[in-house]
Amino acid sequence: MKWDHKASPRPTMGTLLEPLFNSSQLLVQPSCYAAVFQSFTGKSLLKQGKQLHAHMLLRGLRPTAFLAAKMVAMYASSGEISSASHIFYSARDPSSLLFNSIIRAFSLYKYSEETMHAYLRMHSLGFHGDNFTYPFVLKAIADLYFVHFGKCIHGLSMKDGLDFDIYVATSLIDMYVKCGELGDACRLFDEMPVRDVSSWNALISGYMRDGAVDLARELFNRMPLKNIVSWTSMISGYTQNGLAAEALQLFDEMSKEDSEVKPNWVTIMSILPACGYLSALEKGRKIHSFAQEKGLDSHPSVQTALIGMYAKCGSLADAQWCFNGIKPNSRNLVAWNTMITAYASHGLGVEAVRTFEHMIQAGIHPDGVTFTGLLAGCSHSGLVDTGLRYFESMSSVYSVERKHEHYACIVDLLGRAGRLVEAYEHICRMPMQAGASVWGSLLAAGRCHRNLEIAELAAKKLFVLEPENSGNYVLLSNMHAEAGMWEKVKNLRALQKSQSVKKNPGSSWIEINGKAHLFHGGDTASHDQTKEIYLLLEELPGKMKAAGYIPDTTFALHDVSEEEKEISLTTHSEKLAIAFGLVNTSPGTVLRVTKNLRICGDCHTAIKFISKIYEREIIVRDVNRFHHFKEGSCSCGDYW
DNA sequence: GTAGGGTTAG
Repeated sequence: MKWDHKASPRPTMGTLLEPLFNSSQLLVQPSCYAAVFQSFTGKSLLKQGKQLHAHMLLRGLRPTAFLAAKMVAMYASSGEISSASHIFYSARDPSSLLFNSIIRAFSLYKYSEETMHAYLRMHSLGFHGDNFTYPFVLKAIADLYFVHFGKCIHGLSMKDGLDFDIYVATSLIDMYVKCGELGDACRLFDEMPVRDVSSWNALISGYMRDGAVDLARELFNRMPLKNIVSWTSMISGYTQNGLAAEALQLFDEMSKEDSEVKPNWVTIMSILPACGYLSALEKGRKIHSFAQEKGLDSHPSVQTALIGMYAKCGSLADAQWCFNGIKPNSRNLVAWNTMITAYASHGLGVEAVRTFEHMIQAGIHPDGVTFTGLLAGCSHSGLVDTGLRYFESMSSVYSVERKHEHYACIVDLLGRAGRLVEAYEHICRMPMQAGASVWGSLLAAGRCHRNLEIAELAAKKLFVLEPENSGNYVLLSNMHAEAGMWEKVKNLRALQKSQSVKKNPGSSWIEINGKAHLFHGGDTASHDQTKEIYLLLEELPGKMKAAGYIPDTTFALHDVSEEEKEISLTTHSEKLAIAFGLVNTSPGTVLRVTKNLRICGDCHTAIKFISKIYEREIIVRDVNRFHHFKEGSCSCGDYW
């Protein structure tokens, strides 16, 4: 008989049996319980499952190993792992099936230590693992990063003759990949007599993690059959390796009408960061509406990725809109973290704090990422004492471990506020070795407050920790120049040369009508409209003076940021991109520019004037944060 | 049952 779905939803065995179990008269054959437990899968039937469990206890029945396995699976299917665990540990004589059930339950819910413990007990009682045991155990090993253990398990699976079972072998590849043992993963893949799509996918993911993008692509091209995971792995791999354009190309290819494999919600979630990386707002919007059309936008993770994309593309309003669109009880930790970080990067510390408090009220427990966002927000808005209080509360209230990145935030927070000595004292009191980000914060603070002593101290550490970072040399060199210490400038140049530090060329881009236009500092001939751009830039100083600009000669002479010295200030890449935007958009259009380095001081001043003179809102994203220029001022309060 | 995933300081 066919069930008429329109008339009413098809009852499951569980819903049919519910009334029977509510009547205590009913006596069931003990052998029936297992089948009934098996039918009570999923959260919606948990209540019935519990009733049946109680019913059984009332009758004084002790579950057999077989029945216990079914009960474990029942509780696991609704995430009640503690109940499942309780049944497992109180079973008298366990069976392979019971071990497999609990191992699956623990592993799927990431109780990785418990998974290992259950497996070890299974092993010590003399049970052999089968092709249902190993994949879950290996997942736990990968999660715990127990390579050594993983190799033992590989050996054991070999003894059981399962190491080339398609599921076990693929899980082994995945385990090796996740533990950073790509060599072992490759060897196993080569030796496998039969592979399936998943085996290829596991190895592609391994190459991508290792940064071997081309080898991953080769596998992708060579594999006999590609499925949605293959495509999505390539896309996320490209994105994570900074190859956003390649990711977008693959995404477009699979989004075509005639494509055999179509994007699903994971694909959408994986491609959005590529738009964020490129600040490709138009492209991001297109993918958003594509997802809406295909009904792929309702998943909380997609909505979270949308928040991040819009925030990175400079549209905080859209980010907020997406956040508000997530059902309150679906707003998980990552969604909150993304929103808090979005506010922080746009310099809205008060909003970041407010969002954090809402999160706490909503009963979500913060983690380390929450606090990096929150503290960065406080720092960007000068909320020094608030930030310090939250830093304190991390251990005293929320028991979240204070890690290196949090110390970097605190040094930044104090440093920006001019409390340089306190910042340095914090570094001295750190429970771990201070790394580049901490000293980098201190160097920036020293520069901001023209404290040469502190800056030199920080730079000295940085020259050891990251000798290849040209920004540090430039920053200190500029300070020496400002102070007229030409001898030191010369020495620093020599040091930089001896370390063979490559200059990091500055570049900026702007998206107009969905097309990105890239500019390098000093570009003179790469665009059709070079003439118009330069014309606009040449008349700028005059207009700026008329608008009240008083040139600061020391600043203009020496503060050229990381952009090459020989490139004149007027042709810094961010200025070129903005000029291009002014020429090619109608009056009043918001300009969004992205720069690969920190925005330079002179450009910052100039853009403030441009926003006033041309009556434009200009949003610049630099390596660290966003600057919203409007009516002659910037959201960062000239503090960055 | 195995493979793909959104948030992280200067």
